[in-house]
This record gives sequence, structure tokens and C-alpha cells, in this order.
Amino acid sequence: MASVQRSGSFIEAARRAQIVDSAIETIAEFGYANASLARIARRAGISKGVISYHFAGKDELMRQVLTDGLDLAEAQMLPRILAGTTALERLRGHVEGNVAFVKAYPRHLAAIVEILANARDEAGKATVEASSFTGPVDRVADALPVGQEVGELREFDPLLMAQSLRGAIDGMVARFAANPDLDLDAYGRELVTPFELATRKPD
Amino acid sequence: MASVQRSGSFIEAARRAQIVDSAIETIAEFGYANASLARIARRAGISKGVISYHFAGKDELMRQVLTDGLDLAEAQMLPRILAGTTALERLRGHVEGNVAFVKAYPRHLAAIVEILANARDEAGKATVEASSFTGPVDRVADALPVGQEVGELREFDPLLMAQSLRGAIDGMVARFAANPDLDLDAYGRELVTPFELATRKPD
DNA sequence: CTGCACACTGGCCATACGGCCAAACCGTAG
DNA sequence: CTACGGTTTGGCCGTATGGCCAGTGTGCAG
Repeated sequence: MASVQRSGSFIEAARRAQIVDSAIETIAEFGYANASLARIARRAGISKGVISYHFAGKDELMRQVLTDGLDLAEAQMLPRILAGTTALERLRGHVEGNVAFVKAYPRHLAAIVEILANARDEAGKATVEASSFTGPVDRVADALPVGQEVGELREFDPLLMAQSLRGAIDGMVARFAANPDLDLDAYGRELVTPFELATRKPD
Repeated sequence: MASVQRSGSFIEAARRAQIVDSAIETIAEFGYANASLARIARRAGISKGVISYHFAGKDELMRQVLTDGLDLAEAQMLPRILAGTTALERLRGHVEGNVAFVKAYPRHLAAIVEILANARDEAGKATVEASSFTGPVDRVADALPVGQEVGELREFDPLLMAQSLRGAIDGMVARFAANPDLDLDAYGRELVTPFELATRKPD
């Protein structure tokens, strides 16, 4: 173990990252169905076999793209959510975190959406709840009851409310993917308002 | 022109309908990517060539599936929207119409979502706003300003509000596609409330 | 220098796809 | 009965995909 070719580390990690990046770009631009290994390899300027060498198969590559993207989204969202002290502030942080992620990593987002929409098991049935990550939903769903107990929020079904919010956010996300000129900040503001009005306890 | 084989009508229409139905079932069950002409034909109990005979190609078949599904959705939604007289009633009718369609034709819906999500031009870019039909969005967006002028609704951006509502509905739809046990009526009720609270003018 | 393990290339393979067609089928018209 | 047009079959074609492998390069260890 000396300087350059050190297997389990430098080259391996760098190549994998490069391939994942190329996959993200390719999926975002041409869609999941048109993102073949050949196209991904060509964009990366490498041979097709390199992908087979560093990844067990296309499945593992896609799984890596997905987890990388979700980690990135989590990193954008969590701080903004936890920054809030009240339930309403956290709800707003949740939306703003999504907006921030979409603005910062639009192609990562597009790749995530594409993969989730096309993720299926051998039989053919969808494996993941399309375009919604259960993590964020649960986090909002957990925050809402607290606000209700404190008396900050009115009574409603927290899970359904959280799913509705995620649905509205996913809608924004899908719309942005199809129309990059969308004013995300305005959209996010317009999106938060109804849920604030809907969840807060009227004075 | 006598009894049985009358070309431009009976067999032609019946076969096309049968093939479209088989395509809907196949897409709903296995996803767009796995819905090959061979699989669609096999499910319909016919030869692959029959599809080529009655449709110009896979594109035309998919377009037919899409328009059929959207027409069906329109038929479920329009009456419920127009039944309302106030903007809030129409907003509620819009959601209830969606719920009714999802409950009545879940597989049609799944096929619509799959096709829209995978619809791309030759270059590879998405052609339709993913999982949202501009028609319904426009209809809500048109109804909202009226309610604002009458003084029924408070001031907000009608288009963004309409898109947020559609996003929330699409979220419900996507969630139902992945989890058929979802209580759609409860979800719809929970979904309408925030937008009612958010749009109505506080007394 | 030699051996070796890692990294990579280029191409081959089996498979599946959409499109297409020659031939067969079949009810009706003449 | 024969001719005919609409309909269907089964199979063939070119293409693209994911996976795979024999061979090659390269830098370090011994």
C-alpha cells in the first residue's frame, strides 16, 4: 500500500463518484428509460466496462444515485427544520428546505424523481411511494401532534395533513422539473400560507 | 356493408378498445417501461401484429390510452365542479371529483400517471407537466379570481394557489397508487380543509 | 527484472424490443 | 364456386440494452 493505485480507496471512490455524477446528469437530461450504461459511460468519457467493474450492476448504480441524492436533500432540509422552535416554524422550514434543495441541486432532484417513479421489483409493482420520501413525511407528522398538544395548532389528522403537505411540495417539485423558470421562492411562500392558515389554532 | 365485418366500425372500434383496455391493465400492473407490445397483446389474447394493424405504432396506442383516461377523468370531475355555485364549493367539487375518479378507475389513473411521467420527445426532455393536467389547473385558476372579486376569497396568487392544490391532489393520487388501502375520502376531506381555510376571506 | 494486483479497454453475447410482412383465414358479394 | 377485402397469425429483422470476459496497461513489491 503505497501511493497511487491503492484499491479500496482513492481510485475506487473517485471513479464511483464520477460515475454517479454522470448517471445523475444523464438521467436528469434524458430520463430514466434513456439513461443506458453506454450513455452514462460516454458522458463520463470512460468505457462501459468500467461501470461493471465498480458497480455490481445497473441496480446498484441507481441505488447509489438515489441514496446520494436523498442524503443531499436531507442535509439541505434538516438544519432548516430544526432551526424552528414552534411547529409552524418547522413546517415553514420544511418547505423552505425543499425549495433550497431544488434550487441548489435541480439535476439531483430530477434524477431522484425519475428513479423513484421507475423503481419496481422483479414482479413489476412499485417499490417506493412515488416521489415521496417517507422520512420527511414522518418528521412533519411527528412535529404536528406536538404543536397540537401545546395548543399552537388546531385538531386534525397529523399524518394526512403531513401527506397533503408533502403532496403539495412534490407537486411544486414536479412542476419545476418540467419548467425551470418557475419562481420557487414565490411558489414556496404561496404553498406555506394555506397550511399555516389550516393548521394554526385561530385566536 | 352487411352484418359482421364492416371495417371502419365494429371490429375496428372493438379491437381498438380491447387493445387500449389491455394496455391500461398492463401499464398499471407492470409500469410503462415493462408494458411491451408483446405483453399487451398476450394479455388481450391476440397476436402482436394486431396492434400494429390497428395502431400506427406504440406512440399512437399510448396517446389513445392517455386521451381515453383523461376524458374519463374529465367526465368524473366536471359535473362535481360545475355543481358548486361559490368558489369554495367548486374547489371542494374539484377535489371530490378527483377522489371519485381515483376510486372508480384506479388503473386508468395509474396508466395516466405512468404515461405522463415517461412522455418525452425524441431529444429526451419531458413533454407534459409530469402528473398534472393543465386543464384542471386552469379551471381552478379561473374560478379563484371570481371568488376574489365577489369578496368570497381573500387576496392571493390564483395560479400558484391552483398549482399548489393540484400538487396536493397529485400527491394523494401518487400515494394511492402505491398504497391502495388509503382512505381516499378521509384524505380528500383533510386535503380540502387547508385550502378552504387558506382561500376564504376571514369574516 | 519479474511478478502481481488493480484498473481499464473493446468487443462479444444473449435477450428483448418495436416494426414489418408474407401467408393464411373467413365472411360476403358477384 | 370464385374472387375479394378486411383481419389475423407467426415469424423475421435491425437495433439497443445489460452483462460479461479475454486481453492490455501500469505502477509497486519482492
